[in-house]
Amino acid sequence: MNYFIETNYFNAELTLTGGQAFRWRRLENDRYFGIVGSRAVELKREKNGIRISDNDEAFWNNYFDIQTDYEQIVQCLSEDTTLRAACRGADGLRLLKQEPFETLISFIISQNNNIKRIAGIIERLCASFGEKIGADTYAFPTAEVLANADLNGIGAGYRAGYINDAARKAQNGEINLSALYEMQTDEARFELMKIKGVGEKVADCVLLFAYGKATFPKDVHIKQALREFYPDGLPACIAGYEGIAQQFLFEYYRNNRNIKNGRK
DNA sequence: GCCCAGGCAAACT
DNA sequence: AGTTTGCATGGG
Repeated sequence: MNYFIETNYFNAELTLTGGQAFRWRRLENDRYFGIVGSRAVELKREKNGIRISDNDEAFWNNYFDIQTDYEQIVQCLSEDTTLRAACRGADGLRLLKQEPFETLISFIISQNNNIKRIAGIIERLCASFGEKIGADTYAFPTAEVLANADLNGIGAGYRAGYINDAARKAQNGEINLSALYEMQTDEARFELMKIKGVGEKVADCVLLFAYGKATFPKDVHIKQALREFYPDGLPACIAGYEGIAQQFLFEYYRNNRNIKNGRK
């Protein structure tokens, strides 16, 4: 009834609550509760791995990108001074591979918004339109339901219409989210940007967190971070690891900026 | 009150 | 084709 994933490289707090996914909550004793698609699970970081209350090994190996050797990647990225610091500051950070529709809607909601409020909107969206899978637990809603859902009342603000548009296009075949796996990154991005409310940034987040496609460094859209750290171009050691490098730099920049601004 | 938050679309030069 | 502005909402 549960599954132990062997890995020494996993920081639950950073990976689950750092802004890739929005449905994980920290419980007592380093446990986490999360809803992934229509699975509600509890997770605990243990000595040499992750204990999770669901035994679908293939699913979780994919979700946590287990076949990727992050320690080796960190070693490569550490050739660059800034990236070495960024890797040290975000030790155990992995890239999740999430379900495309849920990721798309989540990052539409994320625009001009903060993680706490994003999570709240998503919970209300799920409670209102998702299938009930447990006491007070709801799956992420389907595109069919969201296509014509009245989204007033979940606090999404001006993003409500964007959610409807994305759901409609995913539902009526204008965009086939499953087909994006096989596409070139640029082509997949072009498809996503047909949706109202999806620009380069949202598209890139979806490409990265659902499809594992990194557009960086070609499409430089981690705005300030790259300008500040690499005004003269990117270090060669990033090649092949654009996605994780991007996420490390994002964390690093966010930390530094928060410290500078006196936030936590 | 003010500013910001993993931006984007529309309206401007 | 680049730059500015309005947008809903809640937390710090």
